[in-house]
Amino acid sequence: MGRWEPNGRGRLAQAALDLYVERGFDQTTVAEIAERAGLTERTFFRHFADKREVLFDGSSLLQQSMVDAVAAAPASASPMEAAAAALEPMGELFDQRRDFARRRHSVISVNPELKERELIKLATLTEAIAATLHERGVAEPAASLAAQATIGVFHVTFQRWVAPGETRELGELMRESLAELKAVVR
Amino acid sequence: MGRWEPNGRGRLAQAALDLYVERGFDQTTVAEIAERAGLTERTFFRHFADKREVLFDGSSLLQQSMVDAVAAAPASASPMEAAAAALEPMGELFDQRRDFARRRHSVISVNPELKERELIKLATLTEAIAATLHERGVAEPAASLAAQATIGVFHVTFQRWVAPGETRELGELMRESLAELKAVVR
DNA sequence: TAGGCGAGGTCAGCGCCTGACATCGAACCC
DNA sequence: GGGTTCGATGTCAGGCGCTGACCTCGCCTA
Repeated sequence: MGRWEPNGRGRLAQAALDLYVERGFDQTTVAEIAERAGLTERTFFRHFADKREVLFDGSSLLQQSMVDAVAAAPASASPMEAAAAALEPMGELFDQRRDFARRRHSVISVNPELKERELIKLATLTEAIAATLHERGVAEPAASLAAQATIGVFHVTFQRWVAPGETRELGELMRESLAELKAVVR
Repeated sequence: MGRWEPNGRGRLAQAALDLYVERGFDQTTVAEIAERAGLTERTFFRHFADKREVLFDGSSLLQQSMVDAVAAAPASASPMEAAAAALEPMGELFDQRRDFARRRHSVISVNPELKERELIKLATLTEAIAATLHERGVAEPAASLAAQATIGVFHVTFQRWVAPGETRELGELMRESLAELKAVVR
């Protein structure tokens, strides 16, 4: 058999990213995305909640991987150590897709609406980690604060990782930022 | 002269909040807001960028007050101390408007789109504080991390302050959360 | 082979938001 | 006073995002 044939959802996501990169998010209509994918506008909205969501398809996978890591941290770990365990699988998850991440980032970073969506994804991540810390017996507000600090590190570090010219791997950058945070907060 | 007559902008903001509380954000159309304010839909959009923005009219004032506080921190303050100075004027700014804040919060907290907008306001705040820290000679990533931690504390604490039953003042809660953060990170 | 089911198409319509142009009253200038 | 400018608002037309309701078609399975 030949090359893999992407399904409707995959074609839509691909077409959307391509068009957003080519001519900008605002200058792209959903009808155009659907047309390039060989489908109709209505079908786009059956797969994605809105025009922005198509750029955030991987977020549930990311969340699952973070939550699993926190849950799997040794029982002896402090709340902050457990939360920070979420950062360990990040290299695994992202290092192979750096150019995809960069294309995606180039679209999001110039559009306030897309930044909003990104931020709420990060907030959801934060809540998920806080909830996992609760299950480990961590009380409030320690759980929320540790989760917040962890996702703060993730966000800042991800930005550095997609920046042009940066070649270090994500895991290394994560460990570096985390050390910085500990040094700064006192 | 009689009671103060609110201008168009003020009437629109008031009508919007009232309607959002009465029947929910999604169930309110901009045309209805305008009608209650005695104006037209077009005029609403001349005053506010979109249907959500009307709930965030005070954000530039908040940002200014935080930035000023950071800039005014003593030169001897550490980066985190300087950033955390942004939290001190919060009681001044909010304690007199707690019921307004609660009404507003009751609308935002049940609507993802509105949470998105709130989050980007917080992110803008974070950047403004980081920039102010830069002017104080703080380098990256320390400035971003300190700003992030500070706004994280602000957000978590504000949520507690508007929670039903909470009677303590904002300043007190802020100091408490900040102490927690220091204890938790490390 | 009939029926279920999942992916997709078609159509109609609401509501958000914008550009272009018109109106009107207050302030300002001569 | 009369003209002028200017800011706030109204009117109109229209694009686009998004949704509900209903239909088609191919595939799987009892």
